[in-house]
Amino acid sequence: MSVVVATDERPLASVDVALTPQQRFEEYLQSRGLRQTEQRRFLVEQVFTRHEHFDADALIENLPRKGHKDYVSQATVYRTLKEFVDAGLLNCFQLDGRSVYEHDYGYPQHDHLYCTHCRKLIEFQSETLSDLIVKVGDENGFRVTDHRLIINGVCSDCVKLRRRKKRKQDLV
Amino acid sequence: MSVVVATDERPLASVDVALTPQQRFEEYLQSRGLRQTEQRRFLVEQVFTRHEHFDADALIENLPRKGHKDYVSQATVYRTLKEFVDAGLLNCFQLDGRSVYEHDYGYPQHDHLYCTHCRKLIEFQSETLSDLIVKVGDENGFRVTDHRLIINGVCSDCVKLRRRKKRKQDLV
DNA sequence: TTGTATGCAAATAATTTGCACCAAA
DNA sequence: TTTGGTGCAAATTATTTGCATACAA
Repeated sequence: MSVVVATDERPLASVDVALTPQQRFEEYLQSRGLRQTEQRRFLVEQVFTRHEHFDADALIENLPRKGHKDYVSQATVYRTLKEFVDAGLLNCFQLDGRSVYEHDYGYPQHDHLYCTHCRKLIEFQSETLSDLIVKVGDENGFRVTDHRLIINGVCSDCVKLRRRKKRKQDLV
Repeated sequence: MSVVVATDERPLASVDVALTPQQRFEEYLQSRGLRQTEQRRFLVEQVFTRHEHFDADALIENLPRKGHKDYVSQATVYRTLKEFVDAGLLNCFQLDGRSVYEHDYGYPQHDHLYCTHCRKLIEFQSETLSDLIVKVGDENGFRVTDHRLIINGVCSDCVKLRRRKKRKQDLV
């Protein structure tokens, strides 16, 4: 079994795609008779120049403020994020109650390990696992479209820190 | 590979436990120096006489209204649900943005299939899958505590309905 | 008696919506 | 010109919190 891991700083290898996210989104908009606007173009650009996991709030924080060039209202950000998900550009899942987004277009299928200690989110790929998940669905008459798996635990860094702390405690 | 399935109406076989949920909760409260109250006793009873998945809202709907016997305020319901989770009586996960609860104490580990069409939540057990999940965590230096897996798709009933609809469409 | 638990109402947080105005096509 | 898009502010939804009072131990 081969497992590939990645963090926000060191993402998985991307998947080859014919179109840029910008072009892909234009195509999506056209196919639905929606319009290309300054805001939409700008947001695609913003969202695809970084690679971190983010939520609406964090995105808004990093955008120009009211009164400045390229300002986009909060309402539009929320509306647009939904369209990115519809368009297959972004993936959305819930973590600690908030909606977290990540690149989907041009990015390989993967799942997450979540360190409940340092809140780090680590991506991994395991074909064995994805295959098994589809198989379980099949066996129950499900036409599986996708799945959401988060493995909770304590990452190796935090395990080490905890051990050190524990040792100190034991000495007292 | 063996997979056991269940719905809210037909739950998985329960696991043998020495104490009733009520007793188990009393033990938890004592161990933490917390108090046994009418409200807590009543809520344990309410939550463990039914077997469905539920959210805070649905629970409150089924509880006595203000002014009636055994009324419990919304705030107390929320506070108590958290304690049930802490005490290991209930499990909590996010579905469509809401917190969904299910029995944990006396109930076997399992995962969920979610029909995005009729919103039915189906439980299944697969040891192969759980083992693989822990293994993936291990291989990444994670001390796995638990995981959250929801397989999305369309259940067999809904697949049939869709086929029928599609056939009708095709005739037009 | 002492501090925890509860009810109430107000506060939050995240997200959504109504509406008047703006702008792609 | 027509219809979808945007900004603004108010509304919603789910949940949490402050505080005075009630009650378990």
